[in-house]
Amino acid sequence: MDDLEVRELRYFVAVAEELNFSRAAQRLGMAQPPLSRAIRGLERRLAVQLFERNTRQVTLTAAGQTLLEQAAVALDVVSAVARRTRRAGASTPSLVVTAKPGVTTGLLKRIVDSYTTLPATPPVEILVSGYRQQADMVRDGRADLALLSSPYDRRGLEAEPLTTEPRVAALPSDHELAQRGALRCQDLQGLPIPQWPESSPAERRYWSGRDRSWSEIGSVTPEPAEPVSGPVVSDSAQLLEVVGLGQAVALIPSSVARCNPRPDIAYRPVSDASPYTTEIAWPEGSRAQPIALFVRTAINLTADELDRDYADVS
Amino acid sequence: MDDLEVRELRYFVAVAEELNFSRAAQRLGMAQPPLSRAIRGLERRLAVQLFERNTRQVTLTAAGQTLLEQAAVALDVVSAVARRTRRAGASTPSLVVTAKPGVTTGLLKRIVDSYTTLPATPPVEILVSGYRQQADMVRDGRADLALLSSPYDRRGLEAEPLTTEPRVAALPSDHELAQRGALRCQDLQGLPIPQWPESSPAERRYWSGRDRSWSEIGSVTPEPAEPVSGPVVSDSAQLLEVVGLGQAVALIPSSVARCNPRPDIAYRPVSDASPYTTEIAWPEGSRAQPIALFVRTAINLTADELDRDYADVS
DNA sequence: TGGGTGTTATACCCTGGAGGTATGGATGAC
DNA sequence: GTCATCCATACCTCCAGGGTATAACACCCA
Repeated sequence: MDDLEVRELRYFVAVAEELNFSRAAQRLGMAQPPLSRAIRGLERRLAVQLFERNTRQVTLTAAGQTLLEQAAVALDVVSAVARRTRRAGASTPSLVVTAKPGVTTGLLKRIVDSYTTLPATPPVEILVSGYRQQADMVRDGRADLALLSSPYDRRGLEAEPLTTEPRVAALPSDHELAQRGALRCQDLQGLPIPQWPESSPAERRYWSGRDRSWSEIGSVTPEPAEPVSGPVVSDSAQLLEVVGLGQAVALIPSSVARCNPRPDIAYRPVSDASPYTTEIAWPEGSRAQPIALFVRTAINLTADELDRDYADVS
Repeated sequence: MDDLEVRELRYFVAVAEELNFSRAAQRLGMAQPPLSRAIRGLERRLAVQLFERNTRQVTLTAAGQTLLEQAAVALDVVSAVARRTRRAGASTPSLVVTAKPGVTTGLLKRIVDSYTTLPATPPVEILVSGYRQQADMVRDGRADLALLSSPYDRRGLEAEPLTTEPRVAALPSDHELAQRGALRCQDLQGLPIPQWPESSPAERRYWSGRDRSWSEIGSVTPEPAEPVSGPVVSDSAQLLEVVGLGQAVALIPSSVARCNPRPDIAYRPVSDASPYTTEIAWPEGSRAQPIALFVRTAINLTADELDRDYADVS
């Protein structure tokens, strides 16, 4: 019927988070009575009770809880839309591509070079971003495209895989497992794994080799066998250093191993580890021509490598 | 800064689609001058020109095109939020699960049976939906969960795989390929393939066995080697009939083949066909407890089968 | 039990802005 | 040049969103 308004959603979220109309009003920079009225109007229009309230306490109903999580999504979408539009209308519109430093930068450079030779393409701005912020930057409209490696939070994004390579175990050379030719994920269980800052459970599972068939949403109980958490690292150089010192073992993409031969580290294939995949991601629903063209360029450029690596994996 | 309002987005979309303020105003049930003013206000607030307009014609700027596609996404999200909230606040809230008739119904029944025995679960409403409407129903808030098979439009959804099974070729028994033991996708090229109504390019590639490494967004040029389009079918019974009559060949999940032995059809493995996967999907960002519990139940119930089928495939 | 306090709801007012009408002014068709 | 079309401007109206004051209610504590 008649739509919700963004203002109403903002009001609702404030009240739902504070669970207190007065404080929420303060946070919104307005008086309490109009806020109460706005919420009442929202409830009447949705024909749904959002709060259970008496004069002493406010609680969310089931419908209110639904609206709270959903409104957050909607508000994020709307503000991302605004940012994208603003960027698209800038005096010198550019295509902003974000990637982490390291593995992807070489690949990214080749894609950009190939893209900019095409006719009528906007200038490309490369935004180097830290710890897996790539997805966030595309989600909230600061970037148009991201080169990132799975697993990552796919919400609000669409993506295509670009490159796939097997992962290998990086072990201290004097580690007992370094004696063996090939390993399985299970061999690594219980060993300390380097931790990335602010990593999600899904990421920890991936980097510890326990990511086959595990769900994010379903895990109401904490999953068993949390891996031993090793030292926190923030880039691959630091990671290798930690491994070399014997403080951890790690599952790393084979290209990183190839490019970093070290006497203190042994690399061993892990037959059942899920591969390392680099993807290109863009905002959900975006079919803008410069973005589509960049994606196509990236896919064309990596198609043959992808096939070759598929062969490696299987 | 200050957010966009839903009303403004609706106004903008109307004008952008009509490219005519008067007609757009008419469509919106309002007069033209306030609409012009609203758009001006929007442009000023975004500090972006959305339309190139003289008194005779209106055209979208690049920023306007961006906003048009993005606003459509945002409006869909907002109205889906409203519907979900309304449903969550219904007098007898139920969990609405949608699936297509056929393969999934047996699986769905087992999941529902297992779910309803759990304590404090809402009643489950099963919504049988037609041609791949499952994703749409979850996207727009009419359903909480969907059992569906990839490929499908993942926008606005999160999903987990449940079951995987290899696909086999269904051939008329007297077809020359039926003489051979095993096939490859390439053997099927050029043969007529049954078409589902309103199928997307990605779906057509999947069902014709050409879905490895092809992008939706990047295909600015029509992809080569469009498969010969066969008769239009709307369910698997019809599909088998068409194959039996020699009008087409099809790539179908092995379970369908197992359950439908027919003298007029030969089933042959296709070694490089991507597998048939059934997934469970829920609205992006939803972590509501009944939904999460259902997903977990589904995953637990299919975990062993999944593992077994993984072994089959590799 | 009665006052104090924090909190929401009600009553009432006020103002800004959304929307309407009338009309101007530009542009292309003929 | 004239006419039709369509966006912009000017000006008016009115209501909804917001403010202030205060009542009503629930809980705490003496």
